[in-house]
Amino acid sequence: MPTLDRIDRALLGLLQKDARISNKELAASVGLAPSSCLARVRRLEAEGVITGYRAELAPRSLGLDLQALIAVQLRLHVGEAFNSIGDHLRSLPETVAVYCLGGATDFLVHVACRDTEHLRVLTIRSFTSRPEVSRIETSLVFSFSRSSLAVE
Amino acid sequence: MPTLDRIDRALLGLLQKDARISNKELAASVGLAPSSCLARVRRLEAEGVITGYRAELAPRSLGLDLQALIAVQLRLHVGEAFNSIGDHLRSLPETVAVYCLGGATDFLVHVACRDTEHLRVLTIRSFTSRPEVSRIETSLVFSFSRSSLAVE
DNA sequence: CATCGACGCCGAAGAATATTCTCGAACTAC
DNA sequence: GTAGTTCGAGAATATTCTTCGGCGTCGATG
Repeated sequence: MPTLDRIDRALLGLLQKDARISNKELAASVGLAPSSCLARVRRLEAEGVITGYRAELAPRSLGLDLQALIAVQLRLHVGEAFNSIGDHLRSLPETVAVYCLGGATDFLVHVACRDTEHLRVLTIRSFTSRPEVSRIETSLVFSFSRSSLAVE
Repeated sequence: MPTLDRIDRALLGLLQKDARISNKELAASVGLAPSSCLARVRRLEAEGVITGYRAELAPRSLGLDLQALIAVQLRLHVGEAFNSIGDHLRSLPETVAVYCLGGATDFLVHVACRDTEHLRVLTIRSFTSRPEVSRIETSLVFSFSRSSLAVE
């Protein structure tokens, strides 16, 4: 388990805000030479602290004007069905995120659709028609915002 | 409203997978010269299709071993309270994401905590003690995974 | 207290990349 | 046709990345 010092945390904070920042600027921001900074970032990647770098897109720009959260309740909670339905949900092109939960709801799936018709077809074809699924409940997402993880 | 051609979509797909890919490699992958590729990416940024580049971190590495979804139901649905509580929730250091929803639940907040005690204190101090909040329901997150947006 | 080794940082240099600029081809509209 | 527009290629320059050797610090050890 890696121990993170003050500089590591500063790097993580900066890279969360802008993953495309140049190594030179990153180094200057934390007060290191570029070479030392690069070694730190490489180490954080190798240790699995940084799991990837992702561009964030505006769903609207892709014609996905409607977002929803679909709460899924399963019929059987045997392990195999649990995994297979999880994989299925994650593999849907409309899926933005999948939560596997404890409690009454087994999965919560964040999806992005073009319109209500698209959402309707999606819920039927990819959710309720699956034999493992007992019941779903769909909620409209009015707004969605992601935050950086606190690194302090 | 920008119209995205096949090359734009390829670029978006690649940048979603790895935001730190070099412009040269990006250009080669879509069959453009680096200069043309860079112009495309700049345009996608300027048009707001790409909203940012983020490093993804493993919460575990930061000592955040416990994730939860907190469903929030408000007492009053007057506009001002709605915005202020939303800003409050988004500003919490434990917050990973905030959904503003239609339906019985007004907000759904994804939080990352160190342990159950941290979560307990968080729910009391930052949720139930707020006057706008009528009721909350906390669900444990067993696993969480994010997907790329479909760009086709 | 001297020595050793490990660790982390710095700085320099060559390699690779980003960025800018200009040019030309393809297309459109008149 | 011709002017205007868009978009990509290529070259030249500026910037950055990446590696490598060396240095200082720190702790352990004899």
